[in-house]
Amino acid sequence: MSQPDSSPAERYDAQAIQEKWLPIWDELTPFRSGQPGDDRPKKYVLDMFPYPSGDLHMGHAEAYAIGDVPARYWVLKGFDVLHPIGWDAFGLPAENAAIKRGEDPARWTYENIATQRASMRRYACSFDWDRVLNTCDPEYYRWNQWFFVRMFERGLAYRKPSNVNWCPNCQTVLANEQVVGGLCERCDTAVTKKKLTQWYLRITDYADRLLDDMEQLEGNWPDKVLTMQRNWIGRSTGAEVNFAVEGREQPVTVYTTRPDTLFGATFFVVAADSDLAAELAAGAPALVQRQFAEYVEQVRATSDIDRLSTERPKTGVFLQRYAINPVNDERLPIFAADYVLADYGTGAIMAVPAHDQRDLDFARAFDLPVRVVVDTEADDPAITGVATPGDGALVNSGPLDGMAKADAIAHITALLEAQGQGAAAKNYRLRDWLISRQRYWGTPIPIIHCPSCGEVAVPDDQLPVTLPDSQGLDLSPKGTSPLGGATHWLSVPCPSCGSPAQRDTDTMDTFVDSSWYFLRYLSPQLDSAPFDVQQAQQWLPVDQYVGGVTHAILHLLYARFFTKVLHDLGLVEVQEPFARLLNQGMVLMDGSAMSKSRGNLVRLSDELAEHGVDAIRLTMVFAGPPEDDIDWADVSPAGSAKFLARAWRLAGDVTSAPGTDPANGDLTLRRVTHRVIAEADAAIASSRFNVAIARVMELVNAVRKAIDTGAGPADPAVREAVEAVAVLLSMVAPYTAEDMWQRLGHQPCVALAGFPVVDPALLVQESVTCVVQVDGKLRQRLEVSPGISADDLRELALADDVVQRTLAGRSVRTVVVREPKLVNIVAGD
RNA sequence: GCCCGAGUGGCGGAAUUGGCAGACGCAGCGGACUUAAAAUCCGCGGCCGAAAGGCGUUGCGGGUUCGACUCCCGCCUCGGGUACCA
Repeated sequence: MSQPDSSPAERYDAQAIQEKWLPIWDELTPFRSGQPGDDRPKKYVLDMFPYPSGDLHMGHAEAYAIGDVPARYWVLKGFDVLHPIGWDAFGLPAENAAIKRGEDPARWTYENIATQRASMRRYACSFDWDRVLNTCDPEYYRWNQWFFVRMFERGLAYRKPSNVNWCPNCQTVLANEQVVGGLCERCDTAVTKKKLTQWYLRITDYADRLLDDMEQLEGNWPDKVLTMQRNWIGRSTGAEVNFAVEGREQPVTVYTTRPDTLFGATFFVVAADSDLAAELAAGAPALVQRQFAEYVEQVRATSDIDRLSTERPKTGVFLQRYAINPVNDERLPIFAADYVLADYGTGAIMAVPAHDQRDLDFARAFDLPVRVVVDTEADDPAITGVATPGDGALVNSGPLDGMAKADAIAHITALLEAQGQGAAAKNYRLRDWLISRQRYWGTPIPIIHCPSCGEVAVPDDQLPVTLPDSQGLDLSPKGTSPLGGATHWLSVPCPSCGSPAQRDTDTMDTFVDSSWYFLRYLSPQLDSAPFDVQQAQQWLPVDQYVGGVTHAILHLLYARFFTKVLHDLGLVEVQEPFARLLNQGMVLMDGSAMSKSRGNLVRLSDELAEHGVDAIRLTMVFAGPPEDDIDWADVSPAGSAKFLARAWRLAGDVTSAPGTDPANGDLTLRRVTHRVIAEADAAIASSRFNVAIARVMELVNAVRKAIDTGAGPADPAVREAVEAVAVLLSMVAPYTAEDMWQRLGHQPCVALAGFPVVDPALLVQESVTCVVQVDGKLRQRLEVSPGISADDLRELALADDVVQRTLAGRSVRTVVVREPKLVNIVAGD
């Protein structure tokens, strides 16, 4: 209506505002944290750091827009907020890209970092730019090596030969966690097995703590992530049982979670690819030896993907050897089969086909007996082909007969223990963390191999072991580390005896880098230690961690493990690094993940150029709950820009002076303002950022109305409301908010203006709408005083015309009164 | 197969402890302003009805309750995780 003349200068110009404020903020550095003398209480808000593969993309834009809300929120609430950023800069993609372009991986990486860094600054998150780190800097990875040596000294880092996951494309080994559905996590190539001697970190020593400490995270981490970690660690309890084997001196131990079914064992299986299988086969007749050799060959040739296929028929070879069941001295035929895994438990099992589906499938394939020992009241598995794993009374089980599962387990375990034939035992799915990589662009493993001293750690004062220049090295994947070609770098005297020795040529898994980066941020320049222990005490744990759910197992499990190791080393007090975790969703386009090959790629730089930084950030945060995916086809950055312009214009309409006391302002508007502040506050505190924005939009609508058709632009309540809009908006749209703040007559920075304080008196409504239901159906609304008594409200409702008409003479059976908001009248006949 | 999670208008989504379903926004429609358009501002938005009013409604079927998007039981659909872990 009464729009003021909009001269060109009065038009909202997102790009101009960005250019105007960025240099000013660079100068004012409002987000420096941990300055000496700063006695604000501390908060640590952490975003997962980016991998520098090209420029920032839509996914980054979402993640960092979301992470910035709690960071800026706590600043407004008066906290000294540590909100750092850095680059996860080592790794295969950088190296592969470098090989493709014939470039130095270091140069390629640092150029990408420079690009991302510039984009990140324009994106205007509240980062403390004094704390930036790159994991590929020697000043950083030196401490990876330092930690490795500490673990090596304690036996937590060790080398062992094993059948490892091998990616034929990346030409390197992979940790279990990096094999996804039989495919390489990075390049989707089918993973094969290879026998290699590799470095491991003994994460299995921490399995119980990693599992049990999750209790502390309950409610503060997404349930989904906790469940995934629990499943991954996969603790099970049961017993180990020793079986004598005919013609073998030592008994063979099996692990079972069902020792109660011991009397139901009818055969025995060893993993085909285990040493034990080879040994047992060697003692078998020649024909069996040939069959076995053929079978193992066939198993080896089966790819992991084929092994994963469901309903694969059971295969195996009878070794013509026998194990003796310790509880009843029965002779059990021993088979080699691939459904038993060499590296879980002991690689050998007792097979109880009646009560285990896999054993039953095998028994039916090989025509082996099935003996029921638990009466579950289900049909006979031998006939149905369906094993009965449930509970029930034990039968055919000698001393266990009549007992239920739990009793029988306790009983038989004690019995075996007494006879020295077994013991209670736990097992884990989790394996030790394989960290060797046969690639160039990573942290060199700080070990020197000496012919006489063996594995010798590089002394601390010789760290870091820096990467040799990539010039002249063959970086192409060939199955052994490129570092082996750096002859000058390779040969060193043994630190222990001085004789000629060689460096280890492998580099570390890059997940080592990200396992402790949140600690390095605390003192990124420190060169006498990985981090300042005092600082760690002040800042840890991270109050809010924000990142994608893709890291639910890998990164988060490793970082938790590192934290516990550092705790044991006396370096950190906490046992858990991340107190709260928020998993933001992904940005999709037309229902699927964006990719070049799909042709549905939306370029962040295009979106920013068209709509401005603030509009993109607002769109990301307003689209829905932060953990949900955003389909870019469903949202409207243009709508966001429109809203920002509308909010921005309000600032130009305010005619009262800065500092005007709002006390005498329009009461209706003031009530809206204070309700919005309170509700936005609560919404942000519970990570419902989209709701907080909806409230601010309500306030903007209310102020617009007040200016145009109500209190008018000079009313103090209008200023109060628009200032609240500016401050609240600064959490998602910092440029617009800062410009509004200036137009309102204030000095920068709005980010430090403080969270608007709610006047509780203004939250109390002078009247509330009471809904009156008859038989649960809404029939009338009454305006009543908030303090109305139950009796008064009942009378008022019953006396109402509409209510009486609806009752139409029927009797009133009950009246439920929830003063002051609801009355429900239940009618009789 | 097993383990989680989710189903609300044309769309994204909202709804303290069970208490006005659909906040806020997008798209749409109508109006004001304008010579006109853009921009802006206002309004509408499940169905029937001119209106008053009435009826319906949170994936489906049951249950608990004065009252259920919310709690319980049984299904259906979709999404995610996992994959012979003895």
